[in-house]
Amino acid sequence: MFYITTAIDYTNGAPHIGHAYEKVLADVLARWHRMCGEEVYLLTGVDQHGQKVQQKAEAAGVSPEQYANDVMQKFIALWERLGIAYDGWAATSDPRHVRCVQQILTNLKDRGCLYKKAYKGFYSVRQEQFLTDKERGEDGSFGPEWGEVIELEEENWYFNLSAHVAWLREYVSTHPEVVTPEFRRQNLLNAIERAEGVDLCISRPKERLAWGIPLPFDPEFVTYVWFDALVNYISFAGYLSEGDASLPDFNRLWPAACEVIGKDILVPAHGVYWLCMLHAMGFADAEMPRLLVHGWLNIRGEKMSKSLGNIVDPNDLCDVFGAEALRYYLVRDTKTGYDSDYDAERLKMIYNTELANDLGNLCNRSLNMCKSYLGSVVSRGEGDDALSAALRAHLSETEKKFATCMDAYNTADALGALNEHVKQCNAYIEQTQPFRMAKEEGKLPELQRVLFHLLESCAHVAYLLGCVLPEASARMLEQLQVSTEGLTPAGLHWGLLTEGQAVQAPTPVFPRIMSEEEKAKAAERAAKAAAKAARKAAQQG
RNA sequence: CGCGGGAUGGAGCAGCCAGGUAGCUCGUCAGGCUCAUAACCUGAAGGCCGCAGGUUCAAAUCCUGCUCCCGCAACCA
Repeated sequence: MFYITTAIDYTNGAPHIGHAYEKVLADVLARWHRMCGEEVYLLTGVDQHGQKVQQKAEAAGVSPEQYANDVMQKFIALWERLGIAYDGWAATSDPRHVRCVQQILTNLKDRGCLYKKAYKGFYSVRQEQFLTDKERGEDGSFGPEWGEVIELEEENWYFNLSAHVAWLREYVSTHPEVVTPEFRRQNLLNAIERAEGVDLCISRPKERLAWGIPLPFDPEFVTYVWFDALVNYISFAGYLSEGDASLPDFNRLWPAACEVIGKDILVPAHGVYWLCMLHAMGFADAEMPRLLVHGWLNIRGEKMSKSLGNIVDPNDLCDVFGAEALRYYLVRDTKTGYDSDYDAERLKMIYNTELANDLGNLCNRSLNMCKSYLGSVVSRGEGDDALSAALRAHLSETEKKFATCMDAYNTADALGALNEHVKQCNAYIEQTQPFRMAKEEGKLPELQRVLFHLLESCAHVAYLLGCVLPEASARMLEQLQVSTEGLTPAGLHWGLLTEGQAVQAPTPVFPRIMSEEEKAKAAERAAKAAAKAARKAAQQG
């Protein structure tokens, strides 16, 4: 079982390209493991509770439920559009989740992991939060942005986080697999050193925050973020569900093979709080989830932020380039774990070169030659030659590399390997020149062999590409008339196409995207080439 | 001394861990091809690998120091 989760998105605003990246990455990995024949469960969802949602709802004049659900629909619509094939939907206002959270809190309280304590400090009435020394200005006072600041004493419930930190340090130090990539684990180890001696506030008084899960043992309080949001990974996996048929069997899913999160919520939320929470609940070391930490998408070198007004809406990109082009770009141009730079020009460039010019054109020209020269009937032909043997060997290496990279979450290099093979195929056409064979006598077996190599390569590439571009992959395989049902990457073999089978006439799967300006430039170049050809012909004639 | 990431031909990146002719994509220029989505193939130009030292027969790569960008530390994937 490959249980993979994503962070659940906070429903206080519309999804942006960063949200999209994380879900696409998780979906691609999930599809890859499904292809490999593993049972996969992909969980994603939304975090609905909390003060921001409550405030936004008040401002909009609707209930928090209403507001959170409205925003949730935007996420659902986007995932639908991007082809995110999730198996479970984690919405934190779901009664099944609420019940699980309350059961966990009850258990922890019974085990003495929770306690109530008064905290006294400076409180901003306007911002509804306690202020620390960090909020103080140069002169030591709180700035006007905080409005009225009063001294307030407030009781809250705390989780004895500090009791688990020693275990956490030991666990993370001795289990390198807990966080990928490795340098993020180093971040976490650093953070753990600083985390000592502080417990975690897990509640808010109801008068301050009503939109949350009430503490079962103290109804004047609601759960504050951690024991609500983080618990989704187990509540929706069926933890403590006592046979609720609408939820999965927890024992089969847990522990999560891969929890995909952003670098900002590794420390302290997932790396410290979440692991310690699980430890407190009684989960053993072998039952800890593994975290895959991705970086951020910056926008042309700048951080994406509302204040800069450079937020990119994935829907706009789908409108212009299509959902699959966006999917390809996101996992092709991002080195998993690191930040990357979003640039619409690069999206277009990668789409046009790798998908339209290289792969799309390869399929198209191969199918077209098959149609024109062989009546769209595929045959292996006879004999063999060095170039063909080399192409087969290259394909075999490509498939191995693709699998190795995907297993290591390295989507960029996996796709790079496929593209490399496509380039090999295009070079193979130049070297073998099937279009010339078609005009010569007695070259039929050779021609068949070459076209078979090309179409077979297309089929293999299209199949593997299915985890990133499910629709385009299906369309290519349809044109090739190849069924991949029951096939796994490990079971890939030469001969997806069968002797004597027919293929369809080609239809471009990845139409080139060009602006008027680019079309004009290309026309100019074509005219230049034509003029040169004419000049040459004149010289010869 | 807060933590971390980065600085490589016009642009974006890989290489660094396990030193040894500096690689990829895009762009530019030239040539070739004509099956194809004004696509494809080949070749060329273009870099003192941020700066300064050190180790070494040999440093983009290891060590030391420095400069400059960026992110986190302050709910934003």
